[in-house]
Order: sequence, then C-alpha cells, then structure tokens
Amino acid sequence: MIDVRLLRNEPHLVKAALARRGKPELLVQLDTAISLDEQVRDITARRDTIRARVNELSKLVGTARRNGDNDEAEKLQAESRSLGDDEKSLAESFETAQGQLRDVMLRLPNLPHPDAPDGASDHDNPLVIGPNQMPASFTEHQRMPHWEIADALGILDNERAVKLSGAMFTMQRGAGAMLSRALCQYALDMNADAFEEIRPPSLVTTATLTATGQLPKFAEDAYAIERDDLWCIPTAEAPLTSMYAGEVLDDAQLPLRLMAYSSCYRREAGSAGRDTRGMLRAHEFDKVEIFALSTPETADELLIELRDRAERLIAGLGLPYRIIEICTGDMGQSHHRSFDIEVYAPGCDNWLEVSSVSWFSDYQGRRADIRYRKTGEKGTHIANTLNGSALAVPRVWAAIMENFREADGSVIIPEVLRPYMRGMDRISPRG
RNA sequence: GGAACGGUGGCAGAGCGGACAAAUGCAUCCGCCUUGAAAGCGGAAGGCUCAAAAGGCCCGGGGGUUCGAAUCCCUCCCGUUCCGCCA
Repeated sequence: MIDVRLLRNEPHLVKAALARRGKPELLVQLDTAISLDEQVRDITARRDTIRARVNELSKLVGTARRNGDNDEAEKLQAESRSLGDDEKSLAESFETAQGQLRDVMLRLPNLPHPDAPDGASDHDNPLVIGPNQMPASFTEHQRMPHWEIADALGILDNERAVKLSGAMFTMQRGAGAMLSRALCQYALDMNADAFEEIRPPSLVTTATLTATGQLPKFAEDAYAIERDDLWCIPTAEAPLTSMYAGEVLDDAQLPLRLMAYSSCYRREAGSAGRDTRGMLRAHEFDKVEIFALSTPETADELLIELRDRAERLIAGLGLPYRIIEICTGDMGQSHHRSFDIEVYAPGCDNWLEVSSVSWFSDYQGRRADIRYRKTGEKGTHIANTLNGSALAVPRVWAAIMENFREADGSVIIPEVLRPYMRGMDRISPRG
C-alpha cells in the first residue's frame, strides 16, 4: 500500500510516479483515493469533537454523582445521550468511507523506483547482464523440446499427472524426480551461509495473502480452500513476508534474511492454453525463495545481493542466461524495482524466466504492518521487503534437459548437482 | 469435535464499571556515582491518527448494555491444559 500521507501531502509526486506505469485508469483511482481521504478526515474531525464532549460530560456525571448532586447528573446525562445519536451516525459514515478508501488503496500498485527503466511492455525491458555462458552454436540434438527428451528418458509422466489432477499438472519420476529435489537442495545449500531456512505452511489466511498483494486484486489466480477460509500459497514469499506481520523489530535485527523451499500453487487463470506441454507452466511447482526484511537504507544493496545469489545458482549450473530489468509498464503490482533472470532453452528456442528478484519498498511492509524501531529513537518505521526466486525448479529442469542433451539421447547432470543425485552424472534412456 | 482456563505496553504481569493509557518487574534511554563498567540511586519513556497544539482511537476482533467499559453481556478468532480422533 502506498503511504496515504504521501498521497495527501505530495499528490503530484505520486501521480507522476504512477503515471510511469502507463495505465491511465490508475490516475482515476488515485483521484478517488484522494477525495475519499478528504472525506474520511472531515468526518473524523466532526466525530472526534462530539466524542470529546461526551467524554467530558461523562466525567462531570461521575463528579456530580459523587457529590450527591443528582439533578445535575441527570441533566448532563440527557445532554450526553442526545449527542450519542450524532456520534453514531458519524461513526457509521466514517466506517463506510474508511472501508472504501482502504479498498481503493489496496488495489493501487506500488510506485516504481526512480531508476526503474521506463517502458510500455516486456519488449522494453533492458538487458542488464549477458547473455553469459552462451555457446557459439547449438547442435541438432539440443533442438528437441524437453518434454520429448524427458519422455524418451521415462522421467516425466504428465499423462498420469493429468489423470490424477487434471490439465497443467506435472509429475516427474525416477531420475527426473530426483533432479527436482536436487535443484532445491542445491539452492538451499548455496544460500545457507546467510539465510535462515524456513519450512512454512502451504495454506495461509486471507490476511497473509493480502499483505503481499495477491489479494484482493488477484483472487482469481490463487487456489482457495473456501470451507476453511484458507488459500494455497502461490509462492513462499507470502508466508515469509507475513512471518513478522504486526511486530515491531529492533533495527539491530535487520536485515533479516530467510529462505524457504515450498510447493507453489497457481490457477494460471489468465494463461489457459499457453505452454500446456512439458514443464513450463503448471498449477503446482517447487521453488526455493530467498527473502529479506530491511531498512530502506540497505534495501538497494540487498536487491543486488539477492540478484547476485540467484545469478550464481544459474551460472553454477552452466546454463546460458541473461538478466533483464523490468520496465515500469511491465512491473508487478507490488514491485518497486525488479529483475528477471532468463535461461535459454534451445529445444523450445526460447528464453525462459527462471527467477524474479524484486524490491517492494514499504508497500508490503505497510500492508503487513511490519515495523522496526531505531535504537534510541522514539517511534517506529515501516520495514522494506525484498524477495527473489533463488531457483524455480520446472523451467531450470527443462533447460537442463535441452542444453545438456547428448547425441545418444542422454542428458548430462551438471556437476554441482551430482552430490544430490547419488553421484549420477547422466540420465540415460532406460533399457 | 467436547470441556476448563486464558488473551492487557518491547517482554512478563496487576487491574475486573468513573480519578486507567493503565500498577509493578525486566528490557530501553538520560543523569549521578565510578579510571571504565556492573550494582546502586534519581529521572525519562507506549502505539496510531492530525502539519501541529488541542482532541480522538488502541487492553485479541466484532457487536451490545451504560451518561461512562480493559472491567458487564453476546459472538467470533487465537492460545494453554484435559478428553476424543488421527499421520
């Protein structure tokens, strides 16, 4: 959520920043928010004046009763009662206006960072790093899509996954299943030097999913367990971000670094029919997420740290990759500044987004009410949040298939994964 | 799922219709003492809202009773313990 005070005091700044996202309807919403805020403050002022008088009268009633002056007390009580109705109706208008304001504010996206590149769509995302580790050319046997490679190796059984759960569910078996698990283990081990490992719940409350920005606007994209009012997490970002919701931390505890392996659940409501084959888009997938909670002062360094860590994982696997920065027109709702790591998959002949690393400024921190206190200072500040996929399994899995396929149809396992693969150095066709 | 007991400031914990934003302890900050520190002594200090003062709001959430609610009533949520069920 954007700071209402900023909206109030510097509306032109907020307008200018949001305009960079290139969506005119946002500016209309912004005006609605501004006028609702004015309403709320006007009602508050009038309500509080009445409340002050009621409080004052109540004290006088107490005094009068104690002094045995019952006539005076009756008189004061009558006055107080008559104010009660006005107070009640003002309180109701306040609730209404406040609720409307909150709803608009929750749906407004974050302001882009001043250094975030301008642009209208993903075509305008500038290249920041790479392409690195790109071979001069690809051989013919690398030009096979991973689902065909995996099928030939007997390590992907999406037909049966569909039988179990329906379209867009995947199932790996044998060395394929082991490879998924190895990728997670690798990602966790490579970040264990600075990140505390968390195994969070996969089902979370509405409040938790609202804090990160998935709700209320993107309810269609998430799986809901309606009977129990719970949601399946689309990413471990949700539980990690809300771990400290409603708490006040000491600044000495910051930055706080957490990482988590989890399954992620996405309805993919807007992309039915896209990437239906193989592993590129599924309703359920595994991911290792890295997360940091910080002061605004250190957030920009942390963003680069998280990005470097994600890059190091991909580089370590020997895959061809590049890093792009997300432009204002392509940025996610909660993002302040954001980078994507893409891996080239020769079989699909596509750059696959395998990691997204973002800084949310205080947008999520305000929604989650995560605050910190500076040592020796009065008052509290809203914490900044950052996160990134350290490693999203399916697309990396697919890229390994397509990049490391040999002429004989076998796939070489990257060296860094072999310790997690019981020493296996390649996946060969069965029999 | 059933029963009992709970939910109060950063933490622990009193208060159980009016003088309560709320005792006390720990932690924090500032003095004094000390070469320095600890201990001791004295003092300061909750959060949110408002440009600020005044004012208002906050004792798990919501609703009610009352002139007045942390305190009484209803309801929901959460926790602990016991029982039931169960990887």
